[in-house]
Amino acid sequence: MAYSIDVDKKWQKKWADADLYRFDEQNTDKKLYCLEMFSYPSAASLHCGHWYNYGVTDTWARFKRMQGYNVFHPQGFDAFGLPAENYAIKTGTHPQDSTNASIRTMLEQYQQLGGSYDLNYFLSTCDEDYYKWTQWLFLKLYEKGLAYQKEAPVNWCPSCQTVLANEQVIDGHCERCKSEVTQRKMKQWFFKITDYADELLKDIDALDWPEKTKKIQKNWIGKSTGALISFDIDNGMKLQAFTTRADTLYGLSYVVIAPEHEAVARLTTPEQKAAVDAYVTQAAKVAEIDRMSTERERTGVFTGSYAINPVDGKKVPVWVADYVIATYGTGFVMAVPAHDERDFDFATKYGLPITRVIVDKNGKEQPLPFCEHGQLINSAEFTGMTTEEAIPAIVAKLATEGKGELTTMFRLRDWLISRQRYWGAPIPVIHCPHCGVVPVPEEALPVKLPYDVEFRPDGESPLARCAAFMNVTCPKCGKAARRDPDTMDTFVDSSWYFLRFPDNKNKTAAFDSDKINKLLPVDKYVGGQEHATMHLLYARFITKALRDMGYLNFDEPFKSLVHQGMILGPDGQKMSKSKGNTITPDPYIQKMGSDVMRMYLEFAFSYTDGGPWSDTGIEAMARFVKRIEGLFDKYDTLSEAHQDMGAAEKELDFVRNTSVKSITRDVDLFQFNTSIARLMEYLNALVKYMQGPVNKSFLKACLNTYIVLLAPFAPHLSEELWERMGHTESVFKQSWPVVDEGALVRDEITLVVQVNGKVRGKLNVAPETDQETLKQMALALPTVQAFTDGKEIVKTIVVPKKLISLVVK
RNA sequence: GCGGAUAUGGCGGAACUGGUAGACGCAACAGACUUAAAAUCUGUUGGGACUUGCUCCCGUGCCGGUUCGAUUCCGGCUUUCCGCACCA
Repeated sequence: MAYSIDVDKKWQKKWADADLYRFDEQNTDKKLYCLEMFSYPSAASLHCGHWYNYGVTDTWARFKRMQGYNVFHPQGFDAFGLPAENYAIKTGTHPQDSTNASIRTMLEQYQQLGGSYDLNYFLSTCDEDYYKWTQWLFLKLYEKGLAYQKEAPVNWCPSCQTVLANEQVIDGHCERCKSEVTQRKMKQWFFKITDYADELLKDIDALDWPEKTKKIQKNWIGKSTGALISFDIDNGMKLQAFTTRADTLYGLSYVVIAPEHEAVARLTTPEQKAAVDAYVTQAAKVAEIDRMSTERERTGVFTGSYAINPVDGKKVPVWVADYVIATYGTGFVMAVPAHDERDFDFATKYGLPITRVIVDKNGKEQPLPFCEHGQLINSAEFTGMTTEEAIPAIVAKLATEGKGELTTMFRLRDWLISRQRYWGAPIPVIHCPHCGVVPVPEEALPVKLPYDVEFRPDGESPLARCAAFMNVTCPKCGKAARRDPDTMDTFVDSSWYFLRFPDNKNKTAAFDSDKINKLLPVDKYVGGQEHATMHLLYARFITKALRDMGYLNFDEPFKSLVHQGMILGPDGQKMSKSKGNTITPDPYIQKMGSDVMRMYLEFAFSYTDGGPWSDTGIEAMARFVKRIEGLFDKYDTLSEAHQDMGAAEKELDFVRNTSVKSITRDVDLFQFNTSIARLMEYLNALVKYMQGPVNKSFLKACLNTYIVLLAPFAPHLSEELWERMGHTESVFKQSWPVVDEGALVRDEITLVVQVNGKVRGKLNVAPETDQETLKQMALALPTVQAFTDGKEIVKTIVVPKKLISLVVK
């Protein structure tokens, strides 16, 4: 029957009945773990982004399967999270009910997409079977000292009524709802991702990931090398400062401490107390409004104390200023106005001394502030050294007195995982008034999320108001205690799901190590770039932590990563309901079938770029499908004219084999647009051939190749055509065609003739023609002669099978 | 401000290691079929010039360089997008 959604349905049923995509667990020699970032359950129908991610990646998976790989291609849902909870608050539908309903409809829709998934490996992070093991993961991290609680200033989203991890704050705004994030001091759970900062950074280079993503992650980790320098304070205190420019220490003019720093009060002299207190209070307010702007004027207050410069014993004032970040380095910095822009501004404003200690590489004094590297002046025995020499030298001198050491600092902060929300995995910890923090024993997992809860958020976790959940007996002392009312960040759920997929039914462990070590790492991971510093970083951390606990034998979860681009609205803008430029795939599927949708998305864009939706584009794809079917209609009407392999047959065979060759290469590289272009060319060649007298058995073989090549791109249509050609087994049981190199050798090739690098003519010659003959033939061309006449040929360059280039003078 | 990416016809996009720029498709135009239209099929289609020729000149953001030859390599700018943003 002619291709339509009915053909889709017919084959989807046959595939399901035959269990065609069943993964063979036994055979892991040629395994290939192909994974799309799992999706969030939503009541709305699949959008273009889903199709672009899941449909297109499925083509790659099918291609690999036909190449003989045992492809593991599971599917699941990242089912905990705020949207379901917000929906519940709005409508009164319980998150669990709405989530389960959404999962059911989405699974049906994924069916429409015709994906080659093995649903025996399905998982959903909100199932007890799953979050039991998320809690187990927490306990393991806790045991290892990688989960800890601390009271710290944290990012608070007033609209979501919960804290956020650093990674979830974009330009001072909530990553999800865009509300402005404020600071609060709260006691929260953190995962110690910073313990892995060095390894997370070091291992990036070896990954087959987009360079840009690697760069983003490197910057996020933000390693900088420098020194810790100890300062004695005139009141007997000691404070350490981190600096990357120890070479400028002789230019020290003051030191600065962040207003939030716990040492501020002790540094403040009685005379300065009023001013400092006022400033600290003021700074706390500013921090809540906007401390992000680099344009803000710098402010600060003198504490009354003095610090001793450890290299020369000079006394410098200690200031408190909010341009120092409390959470980076030590929250205490040395200020060298001559060689740092910020310090320069500050010193200028408050009349602090500015002493030049660095000149440029040629010994010239550059205008201040001069922040580049150069050589030292006015620096005692270090004068004359270059910056690079002076840093270790000065630190070494300080080290003899125990006042300096080389060190590295990271921008990366620990991962804050507590959330004051309902719809997530409860943190498996009990707070006992006698024993303190007591982890829930492993055998008592899961800590079930209670169903009947008033989940309207008010700054405290909804679970805190659920007495049945909160009140427990301490596992240690047996006395009354309370559970932790918070749930875990949903990124914890997604930081290990790829480990659960292959062993999703395991009742006794999160996963079986042997099994996982065989199937992982994920060979191809496909998803959006927006996760560069969140999910992708967290998953790498958890993998490394589990490895160190002996559960895994590999270092990285995702060997190769691809980001799909974004499909924009027809106006070239990001699709959004408010702009009214949203395209819903569903009507197109109903009208044209899923293969048309899939191929349109594959053909119209370069996969990693994406681009604007075009109705005429998808219609063109529907036309292409009709042309394919027309070809087979015509084939049925043709009769055998001859059985020779003449010029026409050779030409068609050439196109057939170049198609095989380039499609094989391009699909592997996720270049679906050029792959489909080759399919179109091959179709054009077939149409042309069928206009003449045909060798029908040869033609039949060519058509069979065509269907096999088409199969990953248009799975339903191909099955239909394959059946039509008289085959009884699925086309996906066919192996991917191999290039017949012999068919690529042509009797005659076209060579380009250039004179001084410009094309002046062409030659049709036998491939083995020798260079001297080529040169003579080239010189004989009238168009070439016009440029060579009366000139001397100084050089002849021959690129085999491509061109001959004559250089004349 | 720092870092990264990007720039090719009217449009989406091709071009393997430096070797015929514009594959493939869309749109447009012309023709065939039709009473007509739609659909379909065939052809043309980067710009310019004239002597209309398998002709010449120009052309891959801009300026310069290396090379017989540059979309591709190098130096300097510009554009747009992205990441970071007082990280000492």
